Amino acid sequence: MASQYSSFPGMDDILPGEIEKWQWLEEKTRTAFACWGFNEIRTPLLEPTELFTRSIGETTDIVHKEMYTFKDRGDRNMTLRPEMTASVARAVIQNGLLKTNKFLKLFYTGAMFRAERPQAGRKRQFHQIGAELVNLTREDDPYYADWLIVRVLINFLDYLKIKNLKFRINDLTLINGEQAELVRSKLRKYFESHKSKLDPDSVYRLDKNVLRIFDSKIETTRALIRDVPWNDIAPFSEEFLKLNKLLQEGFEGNVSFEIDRTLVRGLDYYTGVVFEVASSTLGAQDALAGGGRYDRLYEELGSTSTPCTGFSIGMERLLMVLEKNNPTAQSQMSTKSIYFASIFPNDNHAAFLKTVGASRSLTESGFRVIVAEPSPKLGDHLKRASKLGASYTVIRGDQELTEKKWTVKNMMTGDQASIPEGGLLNYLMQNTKELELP
RNA sequence: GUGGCCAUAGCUCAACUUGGUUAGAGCACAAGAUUGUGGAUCUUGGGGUUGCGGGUUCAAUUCCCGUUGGCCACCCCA
Repeated sequence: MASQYSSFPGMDDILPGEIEKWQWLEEKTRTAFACWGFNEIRTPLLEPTELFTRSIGETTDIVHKEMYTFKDRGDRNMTLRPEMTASVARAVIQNGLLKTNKFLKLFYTGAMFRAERPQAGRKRQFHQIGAELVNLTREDDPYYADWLIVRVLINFLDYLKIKNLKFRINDLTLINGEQAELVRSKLRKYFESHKSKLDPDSVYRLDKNVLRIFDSKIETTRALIRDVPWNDIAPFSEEFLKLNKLLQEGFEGNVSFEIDRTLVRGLDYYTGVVFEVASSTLGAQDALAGGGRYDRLYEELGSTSTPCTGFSIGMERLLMVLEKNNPTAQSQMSTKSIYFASIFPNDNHAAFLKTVGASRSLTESGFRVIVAEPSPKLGDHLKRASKLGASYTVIRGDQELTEKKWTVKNMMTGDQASIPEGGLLNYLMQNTKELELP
């Protein structure tokens, strides 16, 4: 507390005790995306500022008031990435990945930066899990990629056993596509004709960006939004309705489905189907994941036309939901937690190294291992082992050293066994089997 | 960027309303009762410039102002 330096607002340390949850989530992420055939990609935290102004959109809030932008000593304009999609596109173009692959399935996890006022579920340095489908198209099914990306997202959240999710979907093809200007002017005209019922913020948005009116939380404005004559302004296509039917049928009970015409995402590059997943267990910042189709981004960045879709998930928010929703999910870890107690004299370094060697082979087999510093007091070791929630304690002292054995103590029952060197892994595998959840 | 609430030990909080000797408790930490057998109990101990700066006062953790930070909401988004 009396520390001279502290981290910047909204940029938190992740400490031991908390980090295990992150590692657990990252592991699950790798497994889940591998199953769908996605490959991981990592890109730099810093990118040319213009990459984001061009892709996300000059007038969006993210670009004009939330980016960390500065010049380096070579006078280059650099920005800490506020999101990942533009970086992935840049990397794909720069490395010519589409020249050797017809399409790409990519996923990532990493830190993003936005200079917003911190709040529940909102940090300045935050972390996302995301996926992008690049150039994946099917002639017979123009919405195939949209279907797939949503399936991957819902499947992933289901894999983590997250409950009570609200899925919303919309189609921006007309709103952001070729006829964007026409649609927007129709919308403007509609709201203009009811100007007296609009709140002041929305009157301002009328000229600046009509679509942002949909964000309003004022009831009179919301009533107007509900009555927008969508069939005249931007009717849905047959294919989009078919996609919805297909998606809805695949959802299980814990995800609700809703078509939401007011779902207008804040990044300019979206051109088609967009979607969002919200959780009621979060606070005001309830969006857990969001994404959609962006078919013009690659052209915007100087490459050839490349249809894409993707999503990103807020890791902090995901962990918050997991905590409330599924507190037992991460507890599997402790059932395979092994404490190593070395009770030979402090100066027996060779014996200690042997302990570390044994702990490595256990770690490689998926055990969570705690190696304590050597101390002759077994009582202290056992006290710590039980405090740290170890299911087994492996004891090694002068007796074991001369007999070339490990003493293994079951912390639940108190039973002890003497295991020959080399038989430790097998013994623990056998005995922790039943503890594992299916 | 705007607004509301808050700031005391590593953590959770007392004491502040009505200013008054060395700012307390629980948890956690350390040592011992117990030199190779844990979770309990008991004893003891370490730990604080009361976020920071200024003002009022004989006297400020307490009252006032500023500042920094935190939480929550707006805004926006994951």
